Amino acid sequence: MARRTKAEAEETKNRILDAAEKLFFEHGVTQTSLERIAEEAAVTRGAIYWHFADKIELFQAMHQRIRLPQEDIILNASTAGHPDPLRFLEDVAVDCMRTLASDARMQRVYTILLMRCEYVGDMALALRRQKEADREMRSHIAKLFRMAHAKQPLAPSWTPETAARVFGAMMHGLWTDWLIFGKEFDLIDVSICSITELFASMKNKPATSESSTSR
Amino acid sequence: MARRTKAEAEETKNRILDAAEKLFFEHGVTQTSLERIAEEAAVTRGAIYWHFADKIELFQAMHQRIRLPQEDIILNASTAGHPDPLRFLEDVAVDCMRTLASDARMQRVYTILLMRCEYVGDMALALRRQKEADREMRSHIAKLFRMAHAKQPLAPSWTPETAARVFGAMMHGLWTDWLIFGKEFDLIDVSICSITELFASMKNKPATSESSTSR
DNA sequence: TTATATATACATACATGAACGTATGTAAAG
DNA sequence: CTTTACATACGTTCATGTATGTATATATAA
Repeated sequence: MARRTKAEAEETKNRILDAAEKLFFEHGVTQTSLERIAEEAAVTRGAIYWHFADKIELFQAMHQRIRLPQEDIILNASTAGHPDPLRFLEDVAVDCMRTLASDARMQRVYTILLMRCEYVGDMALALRRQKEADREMRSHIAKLFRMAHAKQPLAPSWTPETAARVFGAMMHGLWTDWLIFGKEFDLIDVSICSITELFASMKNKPATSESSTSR
Repeated sequence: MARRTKAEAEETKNRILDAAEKLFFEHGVTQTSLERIAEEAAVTRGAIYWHFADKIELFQAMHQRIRLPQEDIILNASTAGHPDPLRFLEDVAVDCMRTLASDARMQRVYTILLMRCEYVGDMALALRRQKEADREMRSHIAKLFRMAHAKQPLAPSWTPETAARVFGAMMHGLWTDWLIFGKEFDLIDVSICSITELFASMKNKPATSESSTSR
């Protein structure tokens, strides 16, 4: 066929990414041949090999198309500071869940990351990058918890680091359970409930004058 | 070679399962050929095809070798009843984490389930069975929360079903984060903290004014 | 502005090898 | 003597990577 203009080339690249996303989701990464992706995108393997070195680069590119806007918001707050960090984190967490629950592409890609690929060999690099990103996020969140702790100490059982860890685990658990179990519960409702309660338990209880602390 | 005695045959079967577990963990399920498993187990593919129909049956068998003793304990308590269901669940949850944190085989197999296989095609059946088991567990746990609720109402934001859902998500999140992030935090400590706080938030707060009977 | 050269954006063709399932062989256990 | 518990051998499929072909968009020079 004929050579395409730059804009057309970018379009076929996106078609390839769309096709990969669809087929990875349906049949898994290893079970999807580049031939089938090419077919779905109405091109040949030649086109794929032109735009991507191999299947792993294609996978990475597909992964990098998604990004939560809340990541930047958190990063910004952690560097610039925030008057009420706990309130802020609580709101952002719910925002996150709302975004995820309404973005079909994110749901597809995270389902692929969660249940449709093997993190091994070169694919392990994808996991590594994901872990690094998570780690950095958690460090920013921990910083926000430390800021909150400085203004008003957290409840005695919590340290800022543990709080960040548990917060992350809870978010991750809710999100992945929602995907794994086929969205059989209301992610927003359950998230709001658990996030609210988690943050409430982190805030120092206003001592009822002197009354005995149970236990 | 010569035919083996029944005991010897059972032993080679276990060697095959051990080899599969090791190689699935190291290289992923699809990236591990039956040839390599046979080599690792010091047999030929013939032996594998004798004991298992195909790779998926081998995978299933590997999966079924592990089982949390706490599952039976919960099932038993949900049918027989328990005087203090919340206390019971809290203790069992910590027990679960202790078991998982000390059992290398469980860690390996769950790592495979989490990061080394694609739940697609026939493999999707494995996920389906896993989901069913989880669902049943959650129904038993929800029953225990209902029992607790009947004795002493949960805090207003909680319903027994939501409690069971969040409890499961938190456990799942902690456990998988611990595996994904290479055991970089103390699973027991963090679990005890988060579980304790979660159950505390579920218990009805003693009203400050007319002080309800706190037990 | 037009003509030419070159790089681009693919399609096509080829070589390779690995993994699977099955069919068949076989020696000892039961 | 029959079945078990494997080993061996065979055929087939299919995905990958690379090499090569090609028409055109685009940059460049005149």
